[in-house]
Amino acid sequence: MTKTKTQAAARTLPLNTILAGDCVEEMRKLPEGSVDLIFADPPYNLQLKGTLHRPDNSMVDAVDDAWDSFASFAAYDAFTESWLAEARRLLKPDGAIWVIGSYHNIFRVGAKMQDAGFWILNDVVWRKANPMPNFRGKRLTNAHETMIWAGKSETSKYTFNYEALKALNEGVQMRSDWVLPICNGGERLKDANGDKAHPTQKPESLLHRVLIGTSNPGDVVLDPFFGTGTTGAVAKMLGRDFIGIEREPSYRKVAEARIATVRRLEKEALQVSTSRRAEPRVPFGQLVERGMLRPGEILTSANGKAAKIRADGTLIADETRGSIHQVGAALEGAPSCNGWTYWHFRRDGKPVPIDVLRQQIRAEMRARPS
Amino acid sequence: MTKTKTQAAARTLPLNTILAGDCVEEMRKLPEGSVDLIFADPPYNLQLKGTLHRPDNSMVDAVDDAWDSFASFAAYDAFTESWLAEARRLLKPDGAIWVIGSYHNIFRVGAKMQDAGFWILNDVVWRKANPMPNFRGKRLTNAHETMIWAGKSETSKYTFNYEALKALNEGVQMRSDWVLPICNGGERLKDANGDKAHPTQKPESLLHRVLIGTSNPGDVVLDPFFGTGTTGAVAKMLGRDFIGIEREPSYRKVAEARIATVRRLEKEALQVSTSRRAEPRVPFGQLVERGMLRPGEILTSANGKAAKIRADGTLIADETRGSIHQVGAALEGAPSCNGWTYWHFRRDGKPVPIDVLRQQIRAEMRARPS
DNA sequence: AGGTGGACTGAATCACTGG
DNA sequence: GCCAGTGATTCAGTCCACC
Repeated sequence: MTKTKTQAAARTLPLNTILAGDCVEEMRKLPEGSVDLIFADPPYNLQLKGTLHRPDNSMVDAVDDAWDSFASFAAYDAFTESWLAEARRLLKPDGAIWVIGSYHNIFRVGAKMQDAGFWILNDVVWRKANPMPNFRGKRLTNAHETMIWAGKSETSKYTFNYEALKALNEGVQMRSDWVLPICNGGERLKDANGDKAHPTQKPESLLHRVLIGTSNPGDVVLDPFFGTGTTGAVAKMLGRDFIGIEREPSYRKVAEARIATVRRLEKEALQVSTSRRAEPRVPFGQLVERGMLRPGEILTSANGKAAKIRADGTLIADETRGSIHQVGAALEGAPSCNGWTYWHFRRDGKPVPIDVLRQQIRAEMRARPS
Repeated sequence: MTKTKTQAAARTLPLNTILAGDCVEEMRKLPEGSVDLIFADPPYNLQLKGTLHRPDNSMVDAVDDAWDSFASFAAYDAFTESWLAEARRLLKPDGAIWVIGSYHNIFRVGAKMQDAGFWILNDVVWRKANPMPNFRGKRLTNAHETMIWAGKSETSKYTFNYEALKALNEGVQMRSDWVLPICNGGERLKDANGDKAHPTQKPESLLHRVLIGTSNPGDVVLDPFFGTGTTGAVAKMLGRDFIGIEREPSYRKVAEARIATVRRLEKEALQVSTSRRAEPRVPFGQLVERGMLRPGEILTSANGKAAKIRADGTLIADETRGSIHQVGAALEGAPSCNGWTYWHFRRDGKPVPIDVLRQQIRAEMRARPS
């Protein structure tokens, strides 16, 4: 996939619209490698209605006259294979997918995802704060649903906004279990009769976390089982582009109206915390070249090790010489060492991490981008 | 299966012993329809690649045992099919099975269970109170494992002690997500060198809940992947009979010694490990995810400072960005600041502390406790 | 005895760039 | 594609040494 090809594909994408029709057929019309993220909430009733397609687009003759669980599972598997194959084709090489389901279907779907070449990154449990109780007292309260997050392939460089999710979780790493309330109250869409417009409307909080954590503003997000458009509504709010596919006219109608009322957030609200990894690289030698540190100067570590700076930006200590990282690692007998935080220089008689100097340079770069 | 036949089978069962050998071969020797409950903790097929270091450069002790290594998904599937088939043969018609796994294997196992005719009753999430963090910040903390609870068939009249589980849960219906600590401390078995005797020992609290909830005293409980015998230890304590199967002599030895020290409980029952009850932590980000506050909205302080909410639950004001506490502290030039009482949003034209919203969420949590 | 601080650990599919 | 170099990254809990 060349850049040109990708851009050409993007121009032809039906962004921010809801495609009417069967998701497999509609996905087949879209160009390969054009989507950043997919969120899929496939049906999981095993009494399947309508036609199902295998990956080769042949029809599956679903058995519904006699209850035959094997035939029913086979039909569901064929359906799963076919939509997963199209979904994977549409993803960019570094794209990723989320699929949500319950114990009725998620195991079959997860196995098919692995078979299709998706690389599972996490399974995430949506723990419902207010689930429906089990009235008959014959089982446990079914209080969660399972989401699978997977990269297109094992080598995909998927998007993961680690710091943003950490910020959402009070400064502690986000876990694989998410406690969020189900969708009810004013958020729950109603039809003209006042009945719920869709049986399994997902809460916007769930999509908020998914999109903040695993996509960036401007990304293309596809939802092949669009329903009443939670994915589209949250995507629009968060400055992502969406493509929805939905077969039922009544759902499409509700979704259109819903999304029309959503306002895109302004740019500033969309920016999220980023990790240091995304900052530009600054070679240590630049500190020497700029005169912030002088050749011959001594750097020290917190535990009393010392090394001398050489004119080419390498260090020398005892018998060891090399980069700030290499010398630090050697002195500590460690496999690796972040020299930026390990080494200190003296300012006003106190040891200061050399990382402070790197931060100075980065601040200058932000003020006067080269 | 007649009653006479069942009783005859029971007489020949190797109760409360550990069978040495491959689980499929050993199960073949046992009579069909003779077991009430199976708990299975099969290899997860983790597929780990290189070594992993913590940020402090210490090495993570990975599961690299030969028994967890499979050539391919197909090989793992074949293994799964074969042990599931024997397990199902051994179950009484009203018997049930528990299988535990992680995202690496549980989807494949669950699908094979359905294919074999097992009827899934619940999937249960073991939410680890103290999981290992994600050290590289590349994924979510893998903080849970999944258990599948299934009847031998759709018509099985499985055992479910509804009231006992409700009692274990402070009078509220037991849910499908269980918060329990991992097995460490004194419960974690060590070998002669002081190293862990088994890489994946399960906590007794987990088996306690499983056996209390889905078996009765006197039942026969089979564990085909016995390991160091957590199932046997808890079964003995709770007055169930167990059959263990384990291939590794070292694990069998540890398990024998362990179970020998267990005393059957008389009546002083049920010491379930309970997690500490503190006021639940509510991340500020959750107010944003739930739509109680919107990204882009302005928060104000009593003394006229202002900040804007970002989509990841951080604030931005002038040049400062960070958590509600960090930004508050920065604006005040203070070492710390309680953002919950410092920041206000507007409701009916009046400033209201955001802590009010946190109280709302906590009230909901109290009304529907975990 | 009681409290404190540091070391250690747990089923983990855990990086990316430039030459 | 491979290799070498840089440098980013952790939470809850237990245990032990030491005041």
